[in-house]
Amino acid sequence: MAEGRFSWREARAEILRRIRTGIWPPGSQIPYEEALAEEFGCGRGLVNRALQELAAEGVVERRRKGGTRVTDHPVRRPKLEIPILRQEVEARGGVYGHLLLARVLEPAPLEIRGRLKLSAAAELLHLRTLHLADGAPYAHERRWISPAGAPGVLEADFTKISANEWLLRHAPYDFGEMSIGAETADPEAAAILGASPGAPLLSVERTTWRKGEGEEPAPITFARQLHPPGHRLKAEL
Amino acid sequence: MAEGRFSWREARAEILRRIRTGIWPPGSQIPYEEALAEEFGCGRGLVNRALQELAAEGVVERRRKGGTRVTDHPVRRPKLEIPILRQEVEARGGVYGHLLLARVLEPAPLEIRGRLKLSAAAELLHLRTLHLADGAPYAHERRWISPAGAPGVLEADFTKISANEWLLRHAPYDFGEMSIGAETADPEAAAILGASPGAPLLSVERTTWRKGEGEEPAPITFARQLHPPGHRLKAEL
DNA sequence: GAAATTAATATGTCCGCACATATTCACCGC
DNA sequence: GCGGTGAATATGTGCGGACATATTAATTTC
Repeated sequence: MAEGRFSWREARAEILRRIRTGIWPPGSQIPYEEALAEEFGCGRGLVNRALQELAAEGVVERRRKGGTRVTDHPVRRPKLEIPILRQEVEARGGVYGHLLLARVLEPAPLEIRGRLKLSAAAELLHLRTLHLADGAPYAHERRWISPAGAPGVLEADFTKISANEWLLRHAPYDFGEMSIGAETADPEAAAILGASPGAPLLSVERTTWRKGEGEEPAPITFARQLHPPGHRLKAEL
Repeated sequence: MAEGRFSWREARAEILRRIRTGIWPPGSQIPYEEALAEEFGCGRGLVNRALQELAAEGVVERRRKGGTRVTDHPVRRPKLEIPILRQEVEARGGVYGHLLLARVLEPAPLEIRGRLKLSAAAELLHLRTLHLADGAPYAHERRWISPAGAPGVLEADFTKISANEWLLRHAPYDFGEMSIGAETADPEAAAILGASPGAPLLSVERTTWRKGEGEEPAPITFARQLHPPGHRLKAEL
């Protein structure tokens, strides 16, 4: 051992190493911040910072009085690289474009009400959009937007700006979830995407909410994007 | 304004709010740490911490001398919730199990050499595993492991411990990448997973490397997991 | 013995200061 | 002009101390 002056990054790396090599196995408790600080030859603040980062990543769990222990499955959670379509396209050097295929105000279908956790039936703005990369189909999107969660959405012109980007600017979300799966192309989606019916499509669903002032969260939007065959999402581990 | 004593979380939230509501539009420069600290009524350390987190999330970019500016696409990158199969199954209250279907030592196929960025042809351990949840097929995995990157792998008994968990303990990775897509079930995969041929399967590929001491990174493993129809990955936004 | 109170303790947060480091910008000599 | 040099400056990192907060353990009280 005999370390000399760890930086907080080095401290984090060393702690992670000890966890991954089994020196501190899953479920075990690890030394207190002060003890580690002394061993690493640095202040408690640095160890605290290192441990807090690892806790945020899900590698360790911390509780006041009771110390820090290794998670049952100490693995860092992968981060998806590009969550926004336009960015995704432009990162590949393509030209992004979008076509508004349909726009209707309609009562929320039962499935969508469930996704948005809407208690009462309400009118939602339903959009169908085709996203393009260099003019070629990139994703077919069906989106439902709650006018209550996104004030002004009924006046927006989604032929000019994509719903995604409009919402980003005018109805920022506080939290949300994303779900990824594989689906079969129905005839309509296949035609729009230029795929053969029955082809496997990557399906990406996003739901977002806004956490009001003290009230309970208000749903903003639910969107399902279908990508043509061959499309892959990337994440770093 | 007239704020009173921000915590660093509040500072981060306030900065994020200003970015998302367009007060600080994409590409623009935001005030210096000291100015913000004064406005928020807290020390520079807290503002620094808030901004560093936002920088890590990709919302802002920071450079010494030259300040902090909002990213072109200030969006937080989603984090996948459950990256490990056993954890995934057990989180749903299921019982995890696995079956080793095949184990051969063979020269690296060309495609796999590409994934692992292997320059020369080398013998890799090729495994085929069926992962089970409550006895039902949960994922079909094909994995290639480099004995050079994972010493001792040839002696491991993968009927007892899954390759995933063995690698986690004995050949920890430093970095890696993950790729998600949709594929059609070939007859073999369909039979193993109990799906009909041609059904859409979610495909999850992982590649990991270890960054040696000064040398260049050594590939550890490449794995492709195919999930039965209906399976979805979840992430939080 | 059970319940309530109190003490002990590990982490969470914060400040003020100091110095390191990278980058930019103005200045200078030619 | 032009290239090089050095000062200015914003962020990066770190210390040591202080107090807050949550949780556990010990102690007292009924």
